[in-house]
Amino acid sequence: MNEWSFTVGQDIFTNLLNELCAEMKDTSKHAKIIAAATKVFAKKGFFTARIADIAQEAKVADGTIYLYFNNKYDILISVFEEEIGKIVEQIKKVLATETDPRKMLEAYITRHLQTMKRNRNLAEVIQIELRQTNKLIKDYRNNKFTEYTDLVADIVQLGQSQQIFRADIQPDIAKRFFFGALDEVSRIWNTSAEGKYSVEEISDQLLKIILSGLLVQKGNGIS
Amino acid sequence: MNEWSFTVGQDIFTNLLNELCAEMKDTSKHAKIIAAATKVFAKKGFFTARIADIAQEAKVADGTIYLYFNNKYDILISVFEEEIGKIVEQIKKVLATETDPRKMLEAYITRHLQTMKRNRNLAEVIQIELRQTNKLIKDYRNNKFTEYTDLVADIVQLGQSQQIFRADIQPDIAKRFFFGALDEVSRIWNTSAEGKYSVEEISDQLLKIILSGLLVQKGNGIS
Amino acid sequence: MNEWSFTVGQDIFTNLLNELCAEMKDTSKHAKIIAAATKVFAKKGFFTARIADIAQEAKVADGTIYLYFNNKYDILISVFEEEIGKIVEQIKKVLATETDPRKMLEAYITRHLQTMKRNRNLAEVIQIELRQTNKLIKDYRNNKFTEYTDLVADIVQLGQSQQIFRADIQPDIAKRFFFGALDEVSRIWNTSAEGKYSVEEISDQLLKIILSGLLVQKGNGIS
Amino acid sequence: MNEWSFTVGQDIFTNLLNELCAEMKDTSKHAKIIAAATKVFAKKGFFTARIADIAQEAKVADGTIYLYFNNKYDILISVFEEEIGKIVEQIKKVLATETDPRKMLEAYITRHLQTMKRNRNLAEVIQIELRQTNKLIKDYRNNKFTEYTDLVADIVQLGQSQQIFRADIQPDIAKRFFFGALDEVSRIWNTSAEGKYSVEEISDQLLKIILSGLLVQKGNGIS
DNA sequence: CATGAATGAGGATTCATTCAT
DNA sequence: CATGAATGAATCCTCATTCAT
Repeated sequence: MNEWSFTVGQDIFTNLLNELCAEMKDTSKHAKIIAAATKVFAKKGFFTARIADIAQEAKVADGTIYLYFNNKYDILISVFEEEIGKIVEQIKKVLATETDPRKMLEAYITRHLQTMKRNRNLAEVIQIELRQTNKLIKDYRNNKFTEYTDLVADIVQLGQSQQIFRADIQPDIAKRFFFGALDEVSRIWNTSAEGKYSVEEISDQLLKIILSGLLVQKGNGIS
Repeated sequence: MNEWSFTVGQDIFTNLLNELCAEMKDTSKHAKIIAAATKVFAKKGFFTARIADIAQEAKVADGTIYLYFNNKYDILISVFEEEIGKIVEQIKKVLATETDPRKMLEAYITRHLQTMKRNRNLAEVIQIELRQTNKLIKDYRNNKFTEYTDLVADIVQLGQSQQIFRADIQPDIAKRFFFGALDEVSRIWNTSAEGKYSVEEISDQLLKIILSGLLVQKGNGIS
Repeated sequence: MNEWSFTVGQDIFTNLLNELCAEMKDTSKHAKIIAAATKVFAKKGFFTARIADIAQEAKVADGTIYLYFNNKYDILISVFEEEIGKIVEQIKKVLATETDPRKMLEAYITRHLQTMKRNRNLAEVIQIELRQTNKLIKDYRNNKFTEYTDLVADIVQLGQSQQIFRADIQPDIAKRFFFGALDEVSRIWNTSAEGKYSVEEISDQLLKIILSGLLVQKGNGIS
Repeated sequence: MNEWSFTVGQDIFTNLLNELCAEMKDTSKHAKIIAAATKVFAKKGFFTARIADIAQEAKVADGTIYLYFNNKYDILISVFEEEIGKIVEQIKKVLATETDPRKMLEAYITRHLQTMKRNRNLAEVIQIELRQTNKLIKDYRNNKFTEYTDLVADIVQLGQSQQIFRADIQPDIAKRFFFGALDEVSRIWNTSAEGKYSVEEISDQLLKIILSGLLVQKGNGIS
């Protein structure tokens, strides 16, 4: 009996341990693959990246990847969802501490640029693959990403309701305008001009244009 | 004699006609393939597009494509160079008639949006493939395209030298900002919001933001 | 009437002229293509040679080749038949003037080596393509070539009947032995050793081995 | 305990067995492909052979071939190098036991003929593809093969230094002569005359010619 | 007869995915 | 769970051949 119960106890313990280990293993494997995929997708693009490349980068066997992801597209989607998910959470937290829409825009810009400067691989993936993906995976609604860009529309609307932002701009268009600009500018760190600009500098310039426009003297505008 | 000379005349005429037709055929083959490729790339993306798709769309045999292009990448590059080349020429002409940098920006925006609304396939290809391509074809410098985006930097610099645009914006960054915004906004016609917006409306909104910014009252800005 | 008959006369004359020209054209085109094919096959081998290569070499349009030959194999066969045919005729003539089988072998060797040294392209084609061909064109019996190698068997048999050549050698095997040796030795002019050897020198050495063998002292042989 | 240790023993045994099997599988995959390729190349020739043919013959998927070889040419080269490598080793061993150059030639001939009669596929590949290949793969120096034919030059030189072979024959030419003859004669088993000749018979005849020549009475020769 | 643009069948090669170990 | 050898579907590209001019 003792032995039996001991044995069982041992088994339970072992099982728990195994599960923990497994989970830890899992988690780290999953994370390692996501990280590797981000890097490889950034470098080679989704289509030219091979599963074998990702496996090698993750120091994992090719087959192992299919224990964590259904297929190649699934990896791409996961990269988006998980990595962008993190950014969305972070920005949401920051925005929660602000009430001034001007400050919120500033926070959004700064945080985005910081993230993209720090994680250039992700920046590349977002910029390059994002649009392509929609074509491939028709049934994939890039929820996290939509959520992310929609934050801008929200800020604009907030600013308009507070009569700080002009009412004659449609939040929908402003959102696209704003994100497109931000996205393209972020790429500056992936070019030869790499070291030339600081986040603050660029953030400052974007804000200037966004808020006050290019004109020297106000009231001179075409519109 | 008259009849004889007439006969010869007819022959000459026929020959000319044939040559013209032949030339048109040739020209149209190349053009047809470019058009087909643009359409197919737009719909399926460069990588998922098959040569057979393009051939079918162009109503041409697979092998025929290789009489006009070296390989699949060459088709893509040709689409860029030729189609963007046309836009660059058009915009350059328009810009030549303007001196006011504000009007020039307006012309640039309007012309770009018009083109993209009219040729949505090209819009997709530019937006989706442009960046991806650079990774693949390292030795391909997208000259026409660089030329196109550099026009904005020129306009900004012009405006600054005329003290119409603020001097504290770097043309380099403005260029990216401006093109990124324009590019992303153009995609609006490829979404479900398709019929909702007119070129004028969007053009107007972009100009407002670019020139005067989002703020209601000038002088309230952060910067 | 005069004019009419004159016209007809002119037509007849023109027709004749045209036919002559056509025939000359024909002949020269055919010959040009054979020559070009020999050159191209020699350089690139049958399979890697393209019809377009031959056409270019012959300064003729691709399609023109199909006015003179049924297909690619047909060109190869024609090269054999026509070029080897010439050699066979030449050697037969020479052999007709000899009665001593030793002299006949000498003549055969010398003539073969001379031809191959002069027309290295043909040499390559014979050596490289000959065997390959049999596999491809099952119904093609390389008649001229068989005729050519059979000449050796005939000479050996003649020598044996005259009791000049040993009777314990089978002409069949001697034929293969002899031609294989000759063929392989001919390739010496297509290697880097090109200028090193004269026809006479090699011819002399082959004869020595064939007739008297490698042994210094007769009677010492294994057999 | 005994049982337990026995079980472990069994496991170890099983593992070893599995590993052996696995290794055999691996080894046999490579070997199977080489064998299949040899057979297919022999039957259809290098160019008309399709990878799918080889794969089918080897009972392997098309793609599997590329796990063991870089491309089609690589298969051909491997066939040469590995199969000829074996022959070279065998002949070298045999030659090491001989000092008499006459016996050495005999050994060389017999061994070559034996091999070619046994492995007719290899014989075909050597004979048919060998020369063709050089044109294709310029940077491939058929080392094993050169080594193989050079053995003859060595033997001839040895015989000359021992004053058994005539000094007025250049080893270089003798080598070509000898190999060409041997090679062509080997083909006799790939023709309709297949069953007619034994290795010994042919070997005997070749030796006779090589050593003593065709002439009945010594001293009657032309040279 | 001559041309060469057009054809389209054919094949080498890649790589996402599976599955026996 | 992890592995990585094996698979075979999928596709770009070549080139012999045709045929309208």
